[in-house]
Amino acid sequence: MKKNKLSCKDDNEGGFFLLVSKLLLPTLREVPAEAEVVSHQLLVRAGFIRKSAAGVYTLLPLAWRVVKKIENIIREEMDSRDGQEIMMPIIQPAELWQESGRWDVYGPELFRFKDRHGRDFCLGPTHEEIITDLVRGEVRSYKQLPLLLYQIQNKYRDERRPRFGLMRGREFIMKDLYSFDRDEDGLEITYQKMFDAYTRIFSRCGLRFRPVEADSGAIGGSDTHEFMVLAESGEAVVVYCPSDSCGYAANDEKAESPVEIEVGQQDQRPLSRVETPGTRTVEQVTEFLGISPKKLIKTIFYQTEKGLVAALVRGDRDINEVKLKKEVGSLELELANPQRVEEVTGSSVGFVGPIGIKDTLLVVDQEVAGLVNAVAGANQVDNHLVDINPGRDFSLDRTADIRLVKAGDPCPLCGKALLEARGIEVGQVFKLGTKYSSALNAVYSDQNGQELPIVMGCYGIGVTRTMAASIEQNNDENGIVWPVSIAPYQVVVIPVNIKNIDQQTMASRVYNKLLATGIEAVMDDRDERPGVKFKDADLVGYPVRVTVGGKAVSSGMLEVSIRKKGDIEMIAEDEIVRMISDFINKESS
RNA sequence: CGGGAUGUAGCGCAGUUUGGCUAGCGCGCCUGCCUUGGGAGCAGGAGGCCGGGGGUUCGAAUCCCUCCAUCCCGACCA
Repeated sequence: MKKNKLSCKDDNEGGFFLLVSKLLLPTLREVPAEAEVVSHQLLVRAGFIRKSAAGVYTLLPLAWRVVKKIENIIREEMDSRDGQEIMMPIIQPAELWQESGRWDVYGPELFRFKDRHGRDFCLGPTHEEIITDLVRGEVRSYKQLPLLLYQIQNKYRDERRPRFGLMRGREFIMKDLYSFDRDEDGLEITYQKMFDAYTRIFSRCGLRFRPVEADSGAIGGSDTHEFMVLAESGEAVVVYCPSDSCGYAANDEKAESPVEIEVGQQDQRPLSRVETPGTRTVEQVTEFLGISPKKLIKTIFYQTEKGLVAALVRGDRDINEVKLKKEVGSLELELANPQRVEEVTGSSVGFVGPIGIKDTLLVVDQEVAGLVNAVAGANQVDNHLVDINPGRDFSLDRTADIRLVKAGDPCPLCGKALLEARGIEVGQVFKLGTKYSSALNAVYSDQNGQELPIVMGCYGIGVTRTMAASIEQNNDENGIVWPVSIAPYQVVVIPVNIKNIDQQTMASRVYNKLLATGIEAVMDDRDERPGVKFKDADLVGYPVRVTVGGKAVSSGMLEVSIRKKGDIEMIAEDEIVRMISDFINKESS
């Protein structure tokens, strides 16, 4: 065995593997074909992750270090707000899920399996059932509340479509904290505490993000905010008010906007039918009739487990399916197929309207309800009805806000035109209320000896997703640009020519000084040409690079470059540790 | 789950249309020489159930059937 000639810490003393020659850091020159988004490409190319199955990855040493750094930031913020860390099982018995009612409603996303005795289990996608079961057994008195428990754990969701590497995996690491309070006031305090903690956590991780109002979805509950990392590759759309003093921001699934009211009262004219040959789209109809899309009623049919639903929005609007689903109270909601539409309307898509359809629940958007002398399909091919008046010509029994808010719509708080952006959801805070405590009978006795359901909240952070989101925001054409706070290592030391004894000695000396100061550094001791090591350093994204070449040996001045800035500074050897620690302290404060 | 695409060496790809000898190229890997400030050069070498199964054929990476996997676009979620 050739012994490495460098005199720095290696596995022989202290168990450290800080030499790049010994690190499992398989960088690739070419972009992997299956990676689409930049975080996925760079994670694979820079040697951070490898795929095991769709949506399932091994985290290699550097990725694992980043994850641990993010986790530790989370731990500090949770612990300082009275969170207590526990570890709950991944394997969960079906009985608990049946008790909460979610075994039947969670659907195919739940990884289900049987043990050898044929008993049903699942891999935990979330832990409300387990934690509520724990707490109902252990908490009896108001004196034990509030109680905040959290864990950082693998979670499993058999996603319809795993995507974008770590962004949407089927196995992923998540922090989830569950809060247990005596009442709504207590929950409000805890919710605010967690909201603040999340703001701290994502700031400390060096992310540009925005908390937005959101829909609570399958988990249930009332108030909820999502923390969105702003990035083009984000799967969510958020709308927000340009005014800082207003601050309104919401997921587009949740966003609201004031009803637009037509100015100038008109008299209701009698309903009549006109021929509109070949006009199936909003554009075609409005052009043919010479009207604004705002006068058109768009009728969209949805199939739900509760039957067929016809949703009505104005021609210039889109339907917000989340709002519609909520209004109908259905679990399943998808566009009805054309044949089904023909059965109910006697017509075909493009000429359907709300008048004269049977066996269908009519849900009318507020804006449609306010229209006068509007236009819609006549349920007869090549025909439309004009001068339709909602309420007179069809029922307004189910009128609701079911439209999708978009950029340019007025802010519901201050009226300014809203803006739109894409975001990656890295965290969400929920007020659950008593949904799970009631279902699972988690109760406590108050001062008067009265039994009350515990009031719950839950607060999640996608840890592995946060790592990916950080790369989405922090990269350039050469690779990753880690924020110091979560970088796998803070510094890489590169001797230009490893066979030059003077460079080697100087590099080792500097490297050991950095380690002695507690700075996390690696030494690229590989016998590679300098270009290879520079390229890899940029790709991996170390915040600081120290280069030791011939000039350094002769002048005593080392080259320090900051990845984020890209420029090079010459620093005297005596100054280098102080300079780098100053930089690290400044960046991570 | 619907729509589209792709599976050939560790990675990136060609070859498939029109079946034909021993399946190619670049990168990476191993050995040696040489080189050392932005992914060098020369020489030699290893590495393939051409996604699986079935069929057609004298003969299949190539044609047909079928299954599987992966990726992308739409409905769910941290």
